[in-house]
Amino acid sequence: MKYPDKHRKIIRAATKVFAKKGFFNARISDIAKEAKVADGTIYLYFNNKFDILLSVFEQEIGKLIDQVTLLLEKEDNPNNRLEIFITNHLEEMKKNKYLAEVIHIELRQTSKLIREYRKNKFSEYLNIIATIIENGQQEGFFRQDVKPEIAKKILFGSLDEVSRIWHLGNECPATVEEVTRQITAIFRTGLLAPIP
Amino acid sequence: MKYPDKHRKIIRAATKVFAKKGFFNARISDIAKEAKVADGTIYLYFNNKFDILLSVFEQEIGKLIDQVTLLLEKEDNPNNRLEIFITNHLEEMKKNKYLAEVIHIELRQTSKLIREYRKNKFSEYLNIIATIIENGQQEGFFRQDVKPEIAKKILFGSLDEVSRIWHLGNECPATVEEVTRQITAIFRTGLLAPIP
Amino acid sequence: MKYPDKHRKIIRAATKVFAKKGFFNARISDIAKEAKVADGTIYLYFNNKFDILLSVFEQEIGKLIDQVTLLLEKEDNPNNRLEIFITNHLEEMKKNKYLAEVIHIELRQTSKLIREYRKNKFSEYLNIIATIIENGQQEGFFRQDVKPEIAKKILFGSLDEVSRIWHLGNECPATVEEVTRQITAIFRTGLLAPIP
Amino acid sequence: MKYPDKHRKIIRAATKVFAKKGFFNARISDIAKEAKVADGTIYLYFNNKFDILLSVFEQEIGKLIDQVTLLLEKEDNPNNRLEIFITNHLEEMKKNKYLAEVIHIELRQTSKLIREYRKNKFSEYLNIIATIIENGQQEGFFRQDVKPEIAKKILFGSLDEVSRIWHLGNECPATVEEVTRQITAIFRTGLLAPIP
DNA sequence: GATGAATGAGCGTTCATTCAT
DNA sequence: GATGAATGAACGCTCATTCAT
Repeated sequence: MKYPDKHRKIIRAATKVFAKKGFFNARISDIAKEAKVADGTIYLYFNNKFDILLSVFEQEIGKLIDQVTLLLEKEDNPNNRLEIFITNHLEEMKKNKYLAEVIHIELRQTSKLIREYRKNKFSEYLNIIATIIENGQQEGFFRQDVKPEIAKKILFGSLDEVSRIWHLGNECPATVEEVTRQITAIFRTGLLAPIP
Repeated sequence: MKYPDKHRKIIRAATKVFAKKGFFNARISDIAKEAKVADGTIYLYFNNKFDILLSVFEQEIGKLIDQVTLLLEKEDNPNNRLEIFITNHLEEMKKNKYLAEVIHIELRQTSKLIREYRKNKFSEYLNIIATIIENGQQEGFFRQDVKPEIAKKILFGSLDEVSRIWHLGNECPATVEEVTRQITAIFRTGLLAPIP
Repeated sequence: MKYPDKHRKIIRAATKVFAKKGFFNARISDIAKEAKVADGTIYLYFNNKFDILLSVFEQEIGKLIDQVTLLLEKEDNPNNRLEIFITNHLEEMKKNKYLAEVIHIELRQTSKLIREYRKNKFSEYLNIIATIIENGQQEGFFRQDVKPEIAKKILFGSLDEVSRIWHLGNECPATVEEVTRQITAIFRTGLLAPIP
Repeated sequence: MKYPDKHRKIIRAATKVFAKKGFFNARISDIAKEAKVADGTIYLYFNNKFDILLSVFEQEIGKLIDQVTLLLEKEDNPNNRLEIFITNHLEEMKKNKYLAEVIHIELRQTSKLIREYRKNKFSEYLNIIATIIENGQQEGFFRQDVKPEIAKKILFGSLDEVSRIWHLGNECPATVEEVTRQITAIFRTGLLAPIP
């Protein structure tokens, strides 16, 4: 792997192609063309097609982790931290159409394979949510009866499902702020109407 | 198409095979073998492979709809109705391993195709959530600032992600009750600790 | 084969379908539908698909033989007999679009199989030409150096190729008379201009 | 498509296989094996099976055109030109068994498709005959009442039918010279016995 | 005899992967 | 390292034929 530059180019191309066509419908030659590289070159940098998918995730989720970690460093309040996570995720999904699609579709498609990998980037990303909640509980902000291990999935599932809004074309053109507000509201104070 | 029985057999087999292998890795011959039917027979009942997938969904989601609709008929309180929906979904997912997998994986995998179908069973299923929330709002149980169209996705996303728990083998063996409690709690009253 | 009526119906349907689609592109179910008969019924009257084709030929060529034989009975002059053969063939081809197509396309398509059958109807048909020529030679009308065995093919080839004119749609709309005149002229007196 | 050599190899193999089995009975894998090439390789040079057939024609008929054109250049006399065309066609058919079969069988088999192509090589080949006749008429050698457009078909039909002689195995072993003499005689001076 | 649902062998085509240049 | 032509296993789908009713 002499040229990390080429590795990056392929990852970028693959992200785009996977997003557009889905993993199974994407052809290696599509990725090669997009990356302006020969088909065979891809195999100098990746073992096989699935390996590319894996790398795309690690890479892209890695970026998400770095980004949100940076943002969270400056904030102590668990409530705010939760909102930061939510906002950042949704903003990134809206901004990076390709990444969003890849997470939406591919994460599920090959979930059995990907998710069974212990200690992968995706788990790491989810664990940021768990940590926020744990801290919030320790500091007395969040209810003690919520299990961070379950709650992290509940929140991620919501975010992932909801971020489709921007990629199915004809749906309601909700803003990131609007969706963030909704999801933050529900997770923070729930659906119940305030007692008057 | 004289024998609806055979149609059912194929659907059932397909559900199982899709769940086990995913849509793209599933072979028509796998489904045929599972259904104890010749490959060609499948094409007497379905137009093509994708048509099978579509039918599996319509069928299985249809069952979910019928079931939860029946349960909801007896209950008026929006709070309880929400809990019923959540419990039923999770229970079914835990019970019907194949259905759960098919929804998890396949719904996403081919989401672009499936979800763009207007007025499909899946939308119908989601709209049950929206209706519960709307009614709850009208009756003053739920906050007015929540948008049912967004909230239905938030909830479904949570349910779907969380119901993986039972199908990835090595995860924590949470009970349906436990998970229902968590998700109901969060959606009903949010994460915030009660003011003492 | 209790009902020769059904046998005929199938032959007729097959002629039509083979003409429209060609032997290999024709499906048994097409023929069955055209004959208003169940697929399986066809196998009560024919051994297999190829057997149907064979029967169509024998039948249709048989009709041609009977017809032209009848016409030739009334005429002794070899010149006129030749013209009768030519005219009759071309007229039939123009009239019976399906038969023409079947002879054009199918005779060739499966020629190896069909033509190797000794003593078949097709040979019989060609031999009518040979006989006309032989008689003409015996009676001193036709040149002695022409070999009837070769000449019969030369004439049939001409007739067959030329009768496409009416079935390719956009070609010159020559009349049967015109084409008969041309072909008769060439075969009778050749291309050479008369010495002035 | 770096290697035109491979393109040629496949064409040659296809000619052979089509000749032996007919278009519909020929398998891509047969052609591949004959060409000593992988199945998939064929699709690097051709779009599909039918495209191979088309290419075989264009190629082979093209060769015929070039060859006979060259021969005709040296000759002005329409009578001789006609004989040259006839002889050349028959000689080539006798020499190139595969080409002959492909023209015999395949040209007809898929005639609807192939012949509807305007301005194809086959038309070009037929038009050489028409031109010979037209010139002959202008120079006063050939009768004026013959229509070149029809006559070209009459002659080609004869040639094509007659050239079967060498490929059905058990027929009379006529020489090219013999057949050429017969066909030339008939077309030049007709069947009529010379007036004594 | 008639039916048509069922069968399953068979084929055109695709595409991840390899390897000679 | 880079290339891209070549490979060939794999699969969705068709359709002639069979056979239980």
